[in-house]
Amino acid sequence: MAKGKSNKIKTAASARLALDDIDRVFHEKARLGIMTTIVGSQDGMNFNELKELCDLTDGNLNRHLKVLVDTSVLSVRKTGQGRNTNSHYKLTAKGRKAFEKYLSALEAILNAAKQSADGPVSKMAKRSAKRGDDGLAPATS
Amino acid sequence: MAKGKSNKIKTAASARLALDDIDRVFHEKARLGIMTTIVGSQDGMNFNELKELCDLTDGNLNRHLKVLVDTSVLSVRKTGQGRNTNSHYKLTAKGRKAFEKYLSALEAILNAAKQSADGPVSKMAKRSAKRGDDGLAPATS
DNA sequence: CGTTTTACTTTGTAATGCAAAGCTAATTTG
DNA sequence: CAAATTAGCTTTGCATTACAAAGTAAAACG
Repeated sequence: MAKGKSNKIKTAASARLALDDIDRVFHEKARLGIMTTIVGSQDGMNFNELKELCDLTDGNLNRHLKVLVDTSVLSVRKTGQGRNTNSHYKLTAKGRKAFEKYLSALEAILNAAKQSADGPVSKMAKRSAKRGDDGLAPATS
Repeated sequence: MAKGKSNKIKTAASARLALDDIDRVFHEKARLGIMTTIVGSQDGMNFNELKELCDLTDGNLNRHLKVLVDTSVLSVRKTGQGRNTNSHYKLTAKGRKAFEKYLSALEAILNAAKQSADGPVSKMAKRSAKRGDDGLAPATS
């Protein structure tokens, strides 16, 4: 009891859904946009690229990037000074891993929700045979 | 031009991602859990069922349900008094529709993120020809 | 030399999440 | 039958967060 990082007690909710793995660091509109943008560039991106691609104001982007850097999801390298400052952000290995875990959790919830949403009795003609995509199948159309 | 509900200006972010359709009402851990739970029951659920299934405290659940009721996502019918109070929550048609839209947006983002996450060069086999983005390269030490 | 531009940072405010404490009325207990 | 307890929510207060307006710094321009 002295060193575990968190006692994973299975609750009703976490048993049914993957909510425990929904990391708040990622589960925020702006940061989800930042992550989805930056996850595809292995060389990272600088402040202005992100600002335009994510359509965020300077202050807002700065704050979200700070959260991501403070949680070691992104690393930053600043060069130049004043007007020539260039802040270059890059996904860390840890960050990539954590984000992938988040995406998996999201996918699991999405599948659960979609299945419930049109699965039960909502229309008629219940699908007689369900596909075996209950837990972690990659959906993808 | 005088009555549109919102001028949908396509931004860089909304063009690439479906972030505009990520409704904050749903994009919250607890409420996502509530919605995923209740969307499958066409007869609705009462306070205590939700409380147990979603593993939320009374106050917390109450607040989130209020948000969902105030935005007409859920309807509520209260019966009994005092200790016999029973609050029964049910998804509205509007709520179901909105939630499905949210799920679609989520799915789109998820697919975009997954594709970027393991699509590019994540492991090895770097693409030998870099794109011409040098003009902004991070100066390298 | 001073105004503008670029590239961020800091600050102030409003919104949100959370759980502890509170409220109300039906039961149970002495 | 009065007091204590229980059940089912609501309200309150605090801490965190999101957001954008304003601020800072240095280079470029006129």
